[in-house]
This record gives sequence, structure tokens and C-alpha cells, in this order.
Amino acid sequence: MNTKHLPHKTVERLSQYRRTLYLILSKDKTHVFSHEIAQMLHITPVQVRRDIMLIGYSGNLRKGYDIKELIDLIGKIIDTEKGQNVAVIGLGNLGKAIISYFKGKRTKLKIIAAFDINPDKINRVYDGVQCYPASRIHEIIKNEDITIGIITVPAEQAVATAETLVLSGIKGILNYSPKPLNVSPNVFLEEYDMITSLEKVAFYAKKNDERFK
Amino acid sequence: MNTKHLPHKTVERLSQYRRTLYLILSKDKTHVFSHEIAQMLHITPVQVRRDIMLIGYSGNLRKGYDIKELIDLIGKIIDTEKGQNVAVIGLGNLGKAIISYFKGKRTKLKIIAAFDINPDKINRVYDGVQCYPASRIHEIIKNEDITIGIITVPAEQAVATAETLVLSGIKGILNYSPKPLNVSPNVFLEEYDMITSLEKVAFYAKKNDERFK
DNA sequence: TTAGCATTGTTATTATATAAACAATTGAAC
DNA sequence: GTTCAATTGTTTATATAATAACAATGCTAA
Repeated sequence: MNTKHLPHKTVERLSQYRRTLYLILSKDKTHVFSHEIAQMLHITPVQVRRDIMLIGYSGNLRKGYDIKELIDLIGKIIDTEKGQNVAVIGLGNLGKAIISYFKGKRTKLKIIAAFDINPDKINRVYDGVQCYPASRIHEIIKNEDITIGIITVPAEQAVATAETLVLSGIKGILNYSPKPLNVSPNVFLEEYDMITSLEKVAFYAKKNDERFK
Repeated sequence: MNTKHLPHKTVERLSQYRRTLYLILSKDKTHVFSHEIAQMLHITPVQVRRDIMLIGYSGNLRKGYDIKELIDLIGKIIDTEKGQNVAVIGLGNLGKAIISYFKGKRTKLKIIAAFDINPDKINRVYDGVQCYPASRIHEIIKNEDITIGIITVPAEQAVATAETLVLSGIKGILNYSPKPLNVSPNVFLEEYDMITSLEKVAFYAKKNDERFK
């Protein structure tokens, strides 16, 4: 599959399309129209068709898109054949939330390790995921072929954690700490800051309010 | 303050600038250059200056920006004078994570209520935040003047939760459930989906890997 | 006094993302 | 058959965001 330059937003939507398609498939439907997908995700049908065009798939004019084919194709694009292993660094509330979130989800991504520095958590199993001491990050990431790390440690430890991950050969990092990171260009970094999101909502909530009164 | 059309991304960065500025302020500095802020956030100095231009502030050519003035101005733009009250709906791991995250943070945003349907959680206090039964959402949002709701309930309950919030007069919603919502245009909606984020990281991690080997 | 330098503030350009417009196609109804 | 309605696929246009380019300023120091 030639995925030359898929826009970031398209990649994000592909993930959502796939989950939506599974939902529709479970209703014994075999085909779906762009506007049906669009309606479920509250976006425009044009957006859906454009994204599908970008991945080189074609639908049927009367029946729409073959759901199974589309699911398979999206899988070929965003998954690797044998899947990728994931580690959560920081087993606080957020780390636990992420692990239980993924529990039982059909996906090529498997959370297979958690790390923490709290002795009460180390060597225990949370929702099927073993917690190791942070000192063993390097060793376990190497041995278990973990390619993705989710950082949920406090801000003070985020930079050191990221460095360890990169040195251990990680390929992608999802950073939930409020501390912006800087990693080498061969590691993909995605950052999400809850405080920023909330302050953004607060700002536009205020503006909307002023506009409507 | 005339905040006609601040781009979404600028609003997000303003939130980050302010936190960065507080950090610098605590080091007894009174002024800061655009490249210093930029370096801490790993963005370009031009981006910083452009954002600051958009909010109508001017720095000093030799000393840079007055930190206190800039903090105050950002506050005037993104905060309301008396602050806004926030509720978390769904006191699972994610809800707890958000509450403990905000604990003790200096901010005009105050989480003052949580809601859940689990009797074990109802009427208990978590990190200073009282948990109420979901049946009282409408009443408490009205009475306590809560303007922002953070949805951390399971997907199945997300739509009903959002409807209740909107009917209760909420102004902004931050949706962490994987279920896309649809609210009336006078309510600001921000959605974040962890699975999508992780799948995105997986995709680009894979691509990077292919590119570098 | 004047040249040099680092910085800000602004405009212009490019890149990314969304939306609109519309031709092409297919099957159904008459 | 022929017309019609609905849908896809693609091109064009617009909106948003990031980057680059550069003039203006004011301090320093020769």
C-alpha cells in the first residue's frame, strides 16, 4: 500500500472510521454510504470520501463501500502485520485509565508492560498488565520488542523518562505529561495536555456566552 | 480586550505560554525573550511573537517581554473575571486523574463537583471534590453555576450525559469518551479520543521505522 | 557620532485542512 | 429504452496554520 503523504488528520479519522465500520458491521450490514459514516462521526460526507480516495479505495455507486474490505484496507495502512507492543510509564490514575480502556479491545496494539517507581505497585498485575520498576525500562523495552511508550508520569520525571525511552530504541511516544518534550527526529512524538484543552474550552465557552447574550 | 478571531492553536499556546511564564517568573526574572519561551516549548520564536502580536501586546526591544504584564494579559483574555466552575461526569480512573491533576493548581477554573452512578462513590469526597449521583446533574449545575463539563463516562452513556449537560445550560464540554457528540451551536465542544491518538502514534512510528532502515 | 547587532513586529509566502462544486456512473422506475 | 435520483470520485476554492522574510528599533561600543 502506497501511503506516501497521508495528512495527520486523515490518519486520525481512519482510526475512527474503522471503529465506526465495526459498529455498522455488527448490525449485519455489508455496505455503507459515505453519508452514513459521516453522520455517525458528525463530519461531512465529502470529508469521508476524500479520505477514502486518499487511501486508494473505491466504493460502489449504488451500494456504497464494502465494509469488510474497507476495514481490512485501513488495517493494512495503520497497523503493522504482527502488531506493536506498548508500554505505559507511570501507573497513576491516568496510566490505569489507559490500561483499562484498552482492555479487551480488538486491536493490533497491545499494552504489555507498565512501569512505576512506587514499590506498592511494582511486580503487581493491573488489568492483566504487569508493573515493573522504572529501572528496568531499558531492558524490558528491548527484550519485549516494545515500540510505543505512553508517558503518564508527573512533569518532573517526563524528560528523563523520554530520554530513557529513546535510548531504549522506542519508535513512538505519546506524552500526557504537561512538560513539552524534545526527541530525536526518528522517534514520532505526539503530545496532549489536558490543562491546555480545558483552558481552551473555557475560553470558547466564555466567548460563545458573550455572543449569545 | 479585543479578541476578535484568535486561532484555536493560538489559544492553546497562550495557555502554555502562561504556564511557562510562571516557571520563568519563579526564577526571579522579570523579562523574557521570544526565543526563551520558544525553546522551552520546542516551537519557533516567530510563532511566539506572532501569537503575542495577535493579542496586541508589545515587548521591549532590548529586554524582551515583561513577564508579569504578559501573564496578566493572557489571563484577561482566556479567563473570566470571577472564574468558571467545572464538573467531571464519570468518576472512574480518568475522572480521578483529571481531578488530582488540577488539585492545588492556581487557576480560575475550579472543579467543584463530580458525578457517578456507582453508589460506592456517591456522596464521598475525592481529592476535595464531592461526588453526586448522576440524577442530580441538572440541579447542581444550575445551582452551583457550573459552566464547563468534562465527560469521562463510558461510551454508552456519553450521548445521554451530553444531552443532560446541554439542557442544564452548560457552556462548554470536554469529551473524553470515544463516542463523538453533537451539541447545539451555543455550546463549545472539544473532543479527545485516546485510541485515535495511540493509533496515530503507531502509524507514524511504523512509517518512521520504515524510512530509517 | 556612527556602525553593528540582537530583538521585536509585521507582511508575504507556503503548507495543511476543509468545504464546495460538479462530472461520471449506476441501477431503478416508468 | 429513456429518464431520473442517488452516489462516488476528483477538481477547484476557501479557510486555517506555520514558516520565512524583512523593516524598524534602540542599545552598545568603537
